Amino acid sequence: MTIKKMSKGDLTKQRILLVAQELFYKHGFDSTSTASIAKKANISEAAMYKYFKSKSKLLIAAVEPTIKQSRLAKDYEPLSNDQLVDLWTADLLDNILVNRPQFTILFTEAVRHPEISEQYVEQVYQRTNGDNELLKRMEDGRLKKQDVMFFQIGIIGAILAMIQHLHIHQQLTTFTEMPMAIQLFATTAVKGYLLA
Amino acid sequence: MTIKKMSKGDLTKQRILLVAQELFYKHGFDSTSTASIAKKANISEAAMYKYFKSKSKLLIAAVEPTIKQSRLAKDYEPLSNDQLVDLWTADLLDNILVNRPQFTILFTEAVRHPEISEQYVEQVYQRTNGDNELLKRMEDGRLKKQDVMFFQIGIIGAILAMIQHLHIHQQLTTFTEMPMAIQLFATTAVKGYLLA
DNA sequence: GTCTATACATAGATAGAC
DNA sequence: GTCTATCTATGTATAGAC
Repeated sequence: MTIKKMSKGDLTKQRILLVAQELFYKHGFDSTSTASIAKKANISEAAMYKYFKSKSKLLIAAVEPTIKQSRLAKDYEPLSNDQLVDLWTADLLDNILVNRPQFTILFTEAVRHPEISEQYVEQVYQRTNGDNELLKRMEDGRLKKQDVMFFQIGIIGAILAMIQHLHIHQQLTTFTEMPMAIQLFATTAVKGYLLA
Repeated sequence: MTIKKMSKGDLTKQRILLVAQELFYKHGFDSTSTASIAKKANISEAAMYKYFKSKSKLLIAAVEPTIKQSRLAKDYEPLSNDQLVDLWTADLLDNILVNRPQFTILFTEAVRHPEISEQYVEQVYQRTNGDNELLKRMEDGRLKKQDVMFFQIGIIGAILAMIQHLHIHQQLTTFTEMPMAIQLFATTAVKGYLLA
């Protein structure tokens, strides 16, 4: 894995992007002014517009997923249904955790800003190996047929809502692991839906 | 049930409120201008401000739930666990369906507009008879103990996300019944969490 | 109760110098 | 690559007449 050396411009661009993502995530797209982004990124608005031609382009860039493919190598085939579902859930939770800002922005802005609904679809319908193994087993009858992708939307929505709830009630600002209660919700709900 | 005759002013106020709720629901609070509300309600902005002192007051009024207590009379005690959970789910879905605009606004704006987080809490933590019966059975061991209220947040979040998804993909604008797929999600997820 | 006109602030975006 | 200064539109909210 080689990391390309970044030019000064690249670094600045990335800095702007991270700030924008954070503010869109925290305050929403419409309530975030380009001025506030520029200020927090220590750059003038004019300079910022050299990097991103419009606020909308900034939004599009901010929902680009942080890819995490460490799970891609796994072999799901030999697993039992139960194990598969467990692992699938863990993967999903992991994915949500890593891309939480992006998911949150996508889910709250996609209806109002069609520019990103394409990203929304991509992000949601992108199939992992776990998804494929689930679908295969539904085909051959080892698992009952369900709409996995639609279901995933529900789970993601549930998790984002619960995270937000924790923020409102407990002044939580960040966490790097999924709270237990959320994991419990996800695993039991998933099992109820996919198994039994 | 007597319906009080409304004065002209009351009617106007209600008209403004309904328009505001619709626009907040569709476009979000921040993207909805007071001008657009006034225009759609066929009134001048100045007149509108006689009814609601600020845009924020309008938001607070717009998330007030449409109460639906037809279910309150029911007796949950004689039901089996299975029946209780089924009915509880049906009640919840019903509640979400009736108060969908309010829930949507609450869930998307509560973090950013603390004025309404009180409403959010009230709406979410208000216990129904079904909730109480569930909690009672968890106390006496007939059901396993779970965090019902937190779970409810998850379910509501899931349902709102799925509805939104249908809007994005199918140009849906309104519906008066929950789509089957959503009902299936809710019932199986709930059973997975509360039973078994 | 309703209007027109307007105040005042801030938004997104650009011009042009360094 | 970065800045200051500025344009233009729009936002929330109010004054005051009818």
